[in-house]
Amino acid sequence: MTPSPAVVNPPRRQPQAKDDRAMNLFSDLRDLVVETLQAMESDGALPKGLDLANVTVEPPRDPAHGDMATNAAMVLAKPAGMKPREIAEALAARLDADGRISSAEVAGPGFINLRLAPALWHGLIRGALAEGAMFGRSDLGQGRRVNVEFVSANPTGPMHVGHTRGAVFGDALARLLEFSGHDVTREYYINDGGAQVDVLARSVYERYREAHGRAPEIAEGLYPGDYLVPLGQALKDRYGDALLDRPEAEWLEPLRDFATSAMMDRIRDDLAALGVKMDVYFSEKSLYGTGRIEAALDSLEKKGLIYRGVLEPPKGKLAEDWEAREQTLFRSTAHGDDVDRPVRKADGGWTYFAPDIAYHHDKIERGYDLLIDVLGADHGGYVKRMKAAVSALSDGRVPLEVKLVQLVKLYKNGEPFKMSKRAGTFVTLRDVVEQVGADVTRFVMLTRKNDAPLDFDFDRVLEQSKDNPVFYVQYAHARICSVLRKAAEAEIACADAELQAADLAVLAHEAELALARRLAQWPRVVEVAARAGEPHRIATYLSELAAEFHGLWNRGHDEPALRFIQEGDVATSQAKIALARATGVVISAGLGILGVAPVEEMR
RNA sequence: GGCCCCGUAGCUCAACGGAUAGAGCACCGGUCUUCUAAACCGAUGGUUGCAGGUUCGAGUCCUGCCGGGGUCGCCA
Repeated sequence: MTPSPAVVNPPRRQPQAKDDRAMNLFSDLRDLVVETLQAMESDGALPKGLDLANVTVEPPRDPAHGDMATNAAMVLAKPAGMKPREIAEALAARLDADGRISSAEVAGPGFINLRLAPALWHGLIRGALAEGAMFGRSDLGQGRRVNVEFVSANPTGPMHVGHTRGAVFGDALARLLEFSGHDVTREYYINDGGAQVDVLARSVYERYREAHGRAPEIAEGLYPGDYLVPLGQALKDRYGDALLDRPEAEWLEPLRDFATSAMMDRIRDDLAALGVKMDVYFSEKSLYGTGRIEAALDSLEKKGLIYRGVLEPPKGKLAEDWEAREQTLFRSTAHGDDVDRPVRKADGGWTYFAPDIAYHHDKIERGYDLLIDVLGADHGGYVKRMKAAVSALSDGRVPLEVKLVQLVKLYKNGEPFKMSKRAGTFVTLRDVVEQVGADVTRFVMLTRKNDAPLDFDFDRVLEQSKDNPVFYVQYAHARICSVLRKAAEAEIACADAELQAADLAVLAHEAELALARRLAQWPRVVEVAARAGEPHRIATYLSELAAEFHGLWNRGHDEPALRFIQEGDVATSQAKIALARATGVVISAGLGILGVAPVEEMR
């Protein structure tokens, strides 16, 4: 997904003065490289006025290539009219002279591989302990206001597993953006204005009749689910037999309101069980009869984007019942859509698109800098027209980013698990949370990219083995907590303040530095994930971090010097515990972005 | 047919335009009188669907094709 410009490019200049709170070795080193390049410009080693925007400092994939690598020489070779190695040699020599760099070597086509002085790693660990839960936070978003609309399930039934993934993804995305300095509103659009809520009301009416001992007539097209039975009973309690055998006109509206409200209560409860709390529930119905739809369309009309016309029939598709009709159309093609879209049906009523235009109009007027819609993948065909509408309504000022969330494929014991409303094997959000818990549900649903399908095996996600990423990460955290408990028993002072004061120079072993290197990536991982709008990167990173930690832990078997607690050596123990504790801080922060609570022990 | 998403090891999947494409599973071989072995270490495994293009550099960006899924006025 193309990163949204509003997220990527701050409207103001890049701040030169860094936030001291943001302990980010990669941006620190990039600053060093950029300053060095600027110095080279001013003393003639490089031509002046080079664009340094594409200069990056990144972790190399191969640890043999050092701690960090910069592409500066290759990026600048062409504009500077010099050979990459020529620039690289000169830059490497200057970087090598800096106290923070222990070595700078030119490699490959012109990479400069940097090794950092151990003191930087030690500073990083101290910084992580000092910042605690703040470690990795940034002001990337510079307080820009972002509206994340997600779930928005129709209030006609309970939420199922597909909604669950959207809910978890949207909430984690919101947390990720908050962690990165955005001001986020979580919002749910209640589709309570369309024909489907009339169907809901009629379905509930049958359950009401059933509650009076009549046989319910669940006609084709009505919602057959048992979940409506209690609503029928509740209606009987409220209305007695006053609505029995009455014409629909008398009961449709009150039943619609009653049923919608009851369903929304249920949905709110389900979301709460998952740990999702919305800031705003926006009612579609509130757009009707208030002139808001008309106002939004007027706004488009003033821009010359509304007209009466006849659409071409869809090409290549069987369209037996298609007949040409004049409709009121939105000229969405003027804003990148493939065809213009109807906003009024042939019978004069609004299409579903019209209130959606009004809804997004409302969001724009509320002053957001960025709108994000999280939708099911089956709504993919809807993206272009909505982007066109937002672009037209805001005159291109407010970007709309749409995140499509793919299907969840359920498995039980490795066998595909088919859902069927009829067979009663319909899996609801509530079912999932009750069987595996909110934390496991959330983590597993965030291990895959949003636009890739996800396998969810009820048995595997509860397995206590390294095959299960939730367990694996949690186990690392539990081990760290265990170290701290053992240290306390051994009367080693290990409050964060005491650990920060420890002399970390003893942390010099490759396995320890490898873990520190991984910790140093944390702020960078958060930034990359936030820019891409991809919370799964956090989950992937946590698995890698946990693997690094488990690896170090187990090396303690063969090399007692690598154990975190060193018998009879408080100072060394404190240094090693500081490393473990810093790892715990990051795991905890990462799980926090995913909305998962870290565990302190496994039982 | 148009549009959107996906295609990477036998399987499930990672990879911010960077170097020799990485993990886990499966298969093979090691490590518990030990701070939690619910873990770790090692070996095997690749024409990143195909063909072009852009770039110093492409799994990643562009074009075309092949395969899978979704979607296509008067449902939401």
